[in-house]
Amino acid sequence: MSFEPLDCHIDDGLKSLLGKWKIPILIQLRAQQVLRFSDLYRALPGITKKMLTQTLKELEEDDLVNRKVYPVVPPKVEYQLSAHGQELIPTLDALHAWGIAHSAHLAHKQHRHD
Amino acid sequence: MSFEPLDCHIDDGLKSLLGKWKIPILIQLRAQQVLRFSDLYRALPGITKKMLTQTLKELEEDDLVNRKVYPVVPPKVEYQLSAHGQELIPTLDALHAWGIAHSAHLAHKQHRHD
DNA sequence: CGGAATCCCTAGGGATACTG
DNA sequence: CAGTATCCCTAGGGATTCCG
Repeated sequence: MSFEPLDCHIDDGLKSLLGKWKIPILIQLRAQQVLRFSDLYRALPGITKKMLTQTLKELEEDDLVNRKVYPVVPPKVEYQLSAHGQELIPTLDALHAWGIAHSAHLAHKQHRHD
Repeated sequence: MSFEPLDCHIDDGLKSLLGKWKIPILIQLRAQQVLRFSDLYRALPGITKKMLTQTLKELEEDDLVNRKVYPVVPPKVEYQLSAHGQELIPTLDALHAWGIAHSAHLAHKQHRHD
């Protein structure tokens, strides 16, 4: 692994993770394998359908997520990590574990300053 | 490691990484150990001094980065990952490696569609 | 159920100039 | 060198309504 000071490829790739809901959605899909639109909608308190639709579309365009439509009525659409998206799993796990630990760390700091 | 559908702690901690420049700055600090303000300024093409100042301040408040001021003239200020910030290193490495691979993946896809 | 279409708003961030 | 201080703007999102 190389670390040059001006390694701008980082930012290029990382753009696919930018946005308020990208990582939370990916973490849900990593945890649950396959989720329907409404599953994700419920799993992400605060998201709107518009943002969910839009973010899923972007993730699909970046080849991180696969979308599967069942031609039934009422509609049924499933989302899951694509093959390429699964390469993100170690990263998502690291993010997930650190997020929890860091959240606790901040809470502890906060507590000390009450 | 637990994965509950509504694990909102993720988002809490992850907030500290939100923003256009947080992760790029952290990756620079992970790679170089210690950097001065102007080092970071040069290492991050496109950032403004305002954003650099502001983002470093937020990272410091989240206890991810330490700031060391030398009382000399001209001013000298050094930044490095804090002890707690170093817990992010595995995550940053994962992000860094994936960012490069993903960037290549997208470029390849793009190429095929020319 | 899984969206699409509108309208709307503000805060995140850019550009520039100045300072101890 | 390492920031402040201002002004400014738009695009990323929020809320709501409608649709097959």
